[in-house]
Amino acid sequence: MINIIFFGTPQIALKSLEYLYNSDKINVLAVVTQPDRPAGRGQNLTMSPIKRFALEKGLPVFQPKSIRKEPDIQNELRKLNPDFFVTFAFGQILSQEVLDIPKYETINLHASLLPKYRGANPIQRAIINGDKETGICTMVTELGLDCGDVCLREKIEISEDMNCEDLFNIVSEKSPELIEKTLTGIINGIITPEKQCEQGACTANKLCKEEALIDWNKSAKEIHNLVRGIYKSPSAYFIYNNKIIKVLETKVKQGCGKCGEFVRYSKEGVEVACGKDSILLVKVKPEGKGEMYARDWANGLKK
RNA sequence: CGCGGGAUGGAGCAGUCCGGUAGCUCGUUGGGCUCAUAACCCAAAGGUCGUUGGUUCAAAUCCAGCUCCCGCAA
Repeated sequence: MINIIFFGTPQIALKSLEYLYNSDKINVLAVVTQPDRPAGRGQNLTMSPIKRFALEKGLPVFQPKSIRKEPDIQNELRKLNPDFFVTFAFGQILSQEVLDIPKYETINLHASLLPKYRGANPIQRAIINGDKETGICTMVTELGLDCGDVCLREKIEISEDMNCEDLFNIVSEKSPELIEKTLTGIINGIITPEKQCEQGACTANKLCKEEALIDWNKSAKEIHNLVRGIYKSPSAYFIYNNKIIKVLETKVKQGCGKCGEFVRYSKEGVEVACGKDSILLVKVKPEGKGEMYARDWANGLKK
């Protein structure tokens, strides 16, 4: 039995915790997650999906504001005598004292083919950049940003029309086994972590709002990649009649015209001219409204 | 009590300020026209205007309560 403590916060990590919890090779001693935060409309204090699961199963839960600065919690974790820490989208930076707690290592799962896309938004960045493939890696956590030695990696193909939600789901599905294999592999001495080659390293920066605003001067392809890369979080958008119109689904078309101009309206949707080619808006979400077909949205605009 | 938008035939909207015949763009069904279309022409079906109560001769519209949906912010 391998004893671990699981560090994670959002939905994407939930399947992994669940899998490890149910595994007969792994024993989850406790869970560490971000503090409850006001979230959503009404600003109600909301617990992370990871905490919800842990409470359901009666696992001990720790919620440090910053694990580095809370020796009390560090001590509590030390007392549990873990073999490994497993981190997956935890959202806090660890310190050497924390990394020294587990008997073996701290293993982190990162959703990219390292050294590419170290940092905050590897999934979205891969799509926004139009990559054909990405992946997941387990690595031995070191102090630097996602620069530890890589244990195992698995490639994931990105198809033309896949959006970040699809990719999130794939990552979420594939991660649990990779983590388990990594832990057992290290224990059995099968895995020798490999240094990351610094060549080709790049970071996946956090998304800022300006990036989500569609620039019609860009090529249709680039816009299409942006739309699917940040689908629903926060969604690419443009402004029409002073309203934010989020764009949820698009297709690249061949039409032409003045950038940003609506060139065609059909059953399929609304076609807008771009810097190169044109883009067909298929599904949109106007401010204050629900998701709808672009065609329906355009219908309501007619007078 | 964080700020704000919304609920009207199957879809998207207008109408609400200033109470008095249910409107627009589509879709659906039937018919016509074209080599053809994001077409065009004719006709039809389809709505207790979110819900409850109040004001009124009369409420989608004014007043009060409730439910549900959504955006921002975090």
